[in-house]
Amino acid sequence: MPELPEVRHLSHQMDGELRGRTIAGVDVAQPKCLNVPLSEFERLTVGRTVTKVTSRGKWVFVTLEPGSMFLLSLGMGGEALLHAKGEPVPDNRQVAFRFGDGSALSLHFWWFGYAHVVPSAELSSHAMTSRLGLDPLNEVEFTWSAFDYLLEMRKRSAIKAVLLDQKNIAGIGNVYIQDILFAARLHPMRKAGDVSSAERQDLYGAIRSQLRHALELGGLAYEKDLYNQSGGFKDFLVGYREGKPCPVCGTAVQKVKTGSTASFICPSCQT
Amino acid sequence: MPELPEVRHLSHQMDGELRGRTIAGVDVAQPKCLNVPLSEFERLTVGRTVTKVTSRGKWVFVTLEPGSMFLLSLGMGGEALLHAKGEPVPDNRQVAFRFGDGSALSLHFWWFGYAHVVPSAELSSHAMTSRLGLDPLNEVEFTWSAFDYLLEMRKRSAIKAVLLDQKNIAGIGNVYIQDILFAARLHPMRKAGDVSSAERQDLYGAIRSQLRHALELGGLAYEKDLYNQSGGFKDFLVGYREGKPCPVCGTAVQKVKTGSTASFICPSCQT
DNA sequence: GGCATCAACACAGA
DNA sequence: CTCTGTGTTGATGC
Repeated sequence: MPELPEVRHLSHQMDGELRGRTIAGVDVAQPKCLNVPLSEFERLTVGRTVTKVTSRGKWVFVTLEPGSMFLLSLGMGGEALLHAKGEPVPDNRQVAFRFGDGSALSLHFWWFGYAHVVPSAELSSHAMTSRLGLDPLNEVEFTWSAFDYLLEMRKRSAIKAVLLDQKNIAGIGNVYIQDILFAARLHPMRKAGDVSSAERQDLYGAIRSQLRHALELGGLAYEKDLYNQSGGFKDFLVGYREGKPCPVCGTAVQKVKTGSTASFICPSCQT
Repeated sequence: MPELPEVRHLSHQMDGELRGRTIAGVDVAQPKCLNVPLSEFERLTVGRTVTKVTSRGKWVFVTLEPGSMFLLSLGMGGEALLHAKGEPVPDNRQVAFRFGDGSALSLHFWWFGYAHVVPSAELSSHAMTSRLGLDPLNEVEFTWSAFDYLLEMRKRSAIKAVLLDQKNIAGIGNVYIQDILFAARLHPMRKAGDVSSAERQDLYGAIRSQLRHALELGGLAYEKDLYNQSGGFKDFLVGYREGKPCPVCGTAVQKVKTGSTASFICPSCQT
């Protein structure tokens, strides 16, 4: 459930379901996921009521009144599931919230995730969320000129590294970036400063349309939402299609190491 | 006058000449060389007497009693000249000290140098000298085991980078390192961790013998000492001998870019 | 040929 | 498919 479309889809569902529910108790099987000792975590959550759920980048922000904010990152894969009253909470959930009405929200991290809580007044000093960059689906902040400026600021970096850095744009991960770069015909290692203005505009459009499209489909087909339903996005153009033909020119898609991440590219279209 | 042999030769001469001389005034043509405002520089130097001159790495340490330390780095080339009473101080000297007996010490920096002064009590907080590494000609601190440990600590770095880092060993620059690496038959880019124990021992011996030999000759032939005399070291094996035959095998010496510095190597001997 | 500072990158750990 | 330190390297300016 990692990138912006899945996270935002989840936060929308959580906002619709959880508003008004009060946390009656928490169960924590993996305290390493927390940012504070368990006793402090309980003190800041139990007895408080969800009033709003939003998201930025790969983080879910759950407002708990009075005075707390619960911050959730599902890391490289993981789920947040809603359980109706009477339904059992599955085993091996790192964290679970029990609500006063008998329902529950359980969290499962495949490899690593974060379940943090901070007093509302200290939200701005939560390092992992306070420096998140632009929201690519917010047209007011993610403007063309802001994007163009960003690429100038980081002109010596590989374009892929710029787009994946959450301090620049929040929410793009190593999945959606594959087709975004393909759509803009850009090799992941191109220096940001070498990307022409026309290419930047293609890239700007590709980021927005790719993420918006995936969000409309409810995210990736291999991720589950709040109701354990799969998303509808599965038709990658080059992402994770090693050896398959490029949809534009037919050349076999290559999987290449680019810095510390893997990239799937059409070697003839992306330069 | 950059590396350990020249700097130590100079500091020995300064120690012999300047002990007992009192600073009557300073002339500063280039305040950027100073670490403090000129008025503060004068306050900490004028009226004080030289009691000792030593060196570590590429820095000269002049003890000024009472209570100050003058720190001199000649950077990428530069001179410190002693002028007897009545002799004129040359033009374009960035800094000059006038002594009470009429003599003077003038400093010239070819590109950049530092003329710093600190109260003795604050010497340990002078960043540029406080973290200098081992003195390669001091047998008590630059032991074989200390050297071997150093290479293990930085095993992922290129051997040249390790030796040039003044925090590890203080005093080797891009001139003397050329023949040191040649003598140990090491390519500059070899990872420190890949250097065998036998090679490390060769390298350890090469560092000490190269620097000691150059010191005995009074430093490089193209540098000048306190009396404007040239040093006697000029017979490089491979350093700055691009295209000339390797003294061991006859292969033409190559000049290659190694990271951000230039290296002169025998491509057949150094691997 | 020096040194400090900053940005980018690689790697390990959680 | 995550993110954060740490350490290393490279570019820049004085």
